[in-house]
Amino acid sequence: MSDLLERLRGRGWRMTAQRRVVAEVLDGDHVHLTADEVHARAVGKLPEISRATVYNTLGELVSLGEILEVSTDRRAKRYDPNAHRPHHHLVCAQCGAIRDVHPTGDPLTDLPDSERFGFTVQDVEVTYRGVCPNCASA
Amino acid sequence: MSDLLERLRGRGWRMTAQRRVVAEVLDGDHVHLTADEVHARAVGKLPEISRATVYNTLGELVSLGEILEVSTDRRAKRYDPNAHRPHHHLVCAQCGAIRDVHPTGDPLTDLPDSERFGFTVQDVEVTYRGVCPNCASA
DNA sequence: GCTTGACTTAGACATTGTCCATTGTAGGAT
DNA sequence: ATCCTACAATGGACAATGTCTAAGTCAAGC
Ligand SMILES: [Mn+2]
Ligand SMILES: [Mn+2]
Ligand SMILES: [Zn+2]
Ligand SMILES: [Zn+2]
Repeated sequence: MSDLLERLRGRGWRMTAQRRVVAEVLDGDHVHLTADEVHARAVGKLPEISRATVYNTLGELVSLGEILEVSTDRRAKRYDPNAHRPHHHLVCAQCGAIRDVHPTGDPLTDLPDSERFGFTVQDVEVTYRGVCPNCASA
Repeated sequence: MSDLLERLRGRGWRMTAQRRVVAEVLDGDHVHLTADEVHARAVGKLPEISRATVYNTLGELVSLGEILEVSTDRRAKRYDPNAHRPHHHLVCAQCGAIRDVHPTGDPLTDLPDSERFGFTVQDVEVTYRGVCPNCASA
């Protein structure tokens, strides 16, 4: 994803080997890795990269809007490179598998004014839970 | 909520002073307390109650379906005594205030078969985020 | 090639939650 | 009323995830 690296450089990011490998790990659209999973894969390419740097870099990418944080379970946050197209998530309650889903309709329009209590509603996050075909057949 | 205590006793719950105070703390419908907040309030009524017991009791109440776990932020789980009426949550991004909301429509029907990937979808959790009137006026 | 401020690092620390061995007790049996 | 015992409570160790800091390193502009 030289696209991403170019955009980041354009924003004044100092390009280091560490940031490059983190961006490489997140390349591809259908992953939802935890910080430690990102770290493990980054170590494969750059053995001396530290946990703190991975956390820092992920946080920066989130601030820049290049990746999203998703919290589908109560364990670790997951980092989602699919920040371009709005979507929600379908999670297997047994194995934790995550799929991107695109429900029809807008949940925001389903929240009437009388149910907004004066809040300025900005965003909505929908998480579907169920059992994936793999777990169902086991 | 002697209702709750009666129901629990009926299910063979051994009634201890600790369980009673935890149930008392959760009495009332519009609270979403963390385990440590429940513990702090329980200590006010029964100073020697331990953290482990509060965690155990909350876990049991969740298993029994008497309260719900909600994860509106990535910090601590919150415990919701409003397990009777299905609802979702509206959270202030600034102060963390939480309101129960009842959107119209069913998000489950908004997820077409083609977006289910063979999953058996069981449940959906919707979290609205925004700014509460209090924070907006500050 | 220097210089310098931004970046990286290791590890201490914080928060939230779980686990376990020990001690205590609710509630039934006598 | 007392005893028994299975179930519950306790404190503290441990685990998982994440944050912070002080010291060292280096990318990039001059
Ligand atoms: Mn996604
Ligand atoms: Mn609620
Ligand atoms: Zn599964
Ligand atoms: Zn607020």
